[in-house]
Amino acid sequence: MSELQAGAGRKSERKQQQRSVLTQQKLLDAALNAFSEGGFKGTSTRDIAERAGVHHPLITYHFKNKDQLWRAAADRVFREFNISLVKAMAEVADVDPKARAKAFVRTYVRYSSKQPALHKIILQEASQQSDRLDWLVENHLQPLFTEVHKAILELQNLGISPPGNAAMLFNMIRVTAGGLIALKQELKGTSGIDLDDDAQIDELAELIIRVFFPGEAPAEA
Amino acid sequence: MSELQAGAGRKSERKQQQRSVLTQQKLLDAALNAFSEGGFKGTSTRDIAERAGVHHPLITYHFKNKDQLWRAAADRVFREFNISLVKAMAEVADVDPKARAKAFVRTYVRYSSKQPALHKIILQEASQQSDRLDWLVENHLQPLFTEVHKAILELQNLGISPPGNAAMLFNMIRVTAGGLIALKQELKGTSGIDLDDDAQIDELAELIIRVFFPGEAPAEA
DNA sequence: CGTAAAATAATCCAGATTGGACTAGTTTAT
DNA sequence: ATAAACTAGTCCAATCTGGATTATTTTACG
Repeated sequence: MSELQAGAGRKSERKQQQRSVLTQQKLLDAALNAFSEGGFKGTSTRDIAERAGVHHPLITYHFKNKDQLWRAAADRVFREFNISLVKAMAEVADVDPKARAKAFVRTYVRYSSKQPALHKIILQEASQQSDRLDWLVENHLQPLFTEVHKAILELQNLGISPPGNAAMLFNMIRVTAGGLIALKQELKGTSGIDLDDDAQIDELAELIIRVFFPGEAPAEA
Repeated sequence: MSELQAGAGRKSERKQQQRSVLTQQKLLDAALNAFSEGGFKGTSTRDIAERAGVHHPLITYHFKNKDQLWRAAADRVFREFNISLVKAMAEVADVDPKARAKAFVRTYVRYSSKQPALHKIILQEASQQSDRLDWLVENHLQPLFTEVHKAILELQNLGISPPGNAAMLFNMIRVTAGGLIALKQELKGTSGIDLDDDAQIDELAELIIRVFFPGEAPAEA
């Protein structure tokens, strides 16, 4: 888990250079975008290197191979999201469940807007069975699900969310955010919706809240 | 629009042979699955031919090239869905708006379950700008949107659907069906949901209805 | 400073895959 | 039966694949 970047594997006697970090960042950014657009198979390491403005053998140097690069890129975006989420939820630690749910949705929608790859990477891998999907599920998706699933059940008990399969409900919320943003390009053409506009992103978040958390928060006990 | 298949273009003096039709069907099926899994770029014509159990130069013969094959495959699935939809809606022509909305959702969910490519093909193309996406929007997505958008507005006026951006609401409904099914593989791992099970598909449809059409249909005027 | 390690650049590779062209046969509708 | 429709089987040139190798530059650190 800590060996994702090739450099970290060596018993390095000397510190990693600044420009090296930069190159890795550029490669990770480029890889994330490329993979989320074209999928793993549909993306070549040369595509990625070119996007990053870097010579392609540097991928071998820094990440060993294409697969490790994918893992490093995916790992980074999920970790970053997790940090955002934890921070946002800490800020609403003491408020009622509905307000916490709202905060979750707003955080998720805003992060997905800034980084659509968060959802697109999953979509690409879920289109067929793959080791990478298993890795995603085990390391990032399953933990998040377990956490949020509890919260949904509580919201249903309080009459805030509609009754029914809580797992389905959670995933419905998830795709109304990430899935809609993944369709951004299409929506401009069909529906006149522009999810590159922050105002419309916020509108989406509020709509999700209204639809999935229609009930009122009960008075304090 | 009628020239999608190469054979149709010629001033054919003799009828198309039975086996030819069969070959084309097999290629279209294979192409649809392959493209929706791997995207246009990530899928080779040889992949497709192999899935279809057919020699790959037959693609050139029947569909001219990879691009035309994609169009023919996409066109077929959207037309087929449209036929299903028109038929289903005709059967509920005389009932109240909420019952019609329910019928729409059930039809959409069930079709998407049988043919996940309906949504996946869009997802693949929407991941970046492309001529194929433009073609999809113009020929299939835009017309459907225009139709259903009106219905959503009516449902909102009747207090059946939550207020807010109707275009967004429609697309939210769309992705909760198609988008969740596209994540089928993941959901098995994270959430214990099996959308290959018809019972759970129906459960999904009912949940969508409950969430997006919570209001009661008003009494007949 | 000097210098050794870290990082990058520039080629190179052999193999696979790409979409598509071409020809020679086989089916089949008329 | 015969000509058109269709399929099988080869072939191709171009591109792309992930990765190896070597030479050069940059930088951390004594």
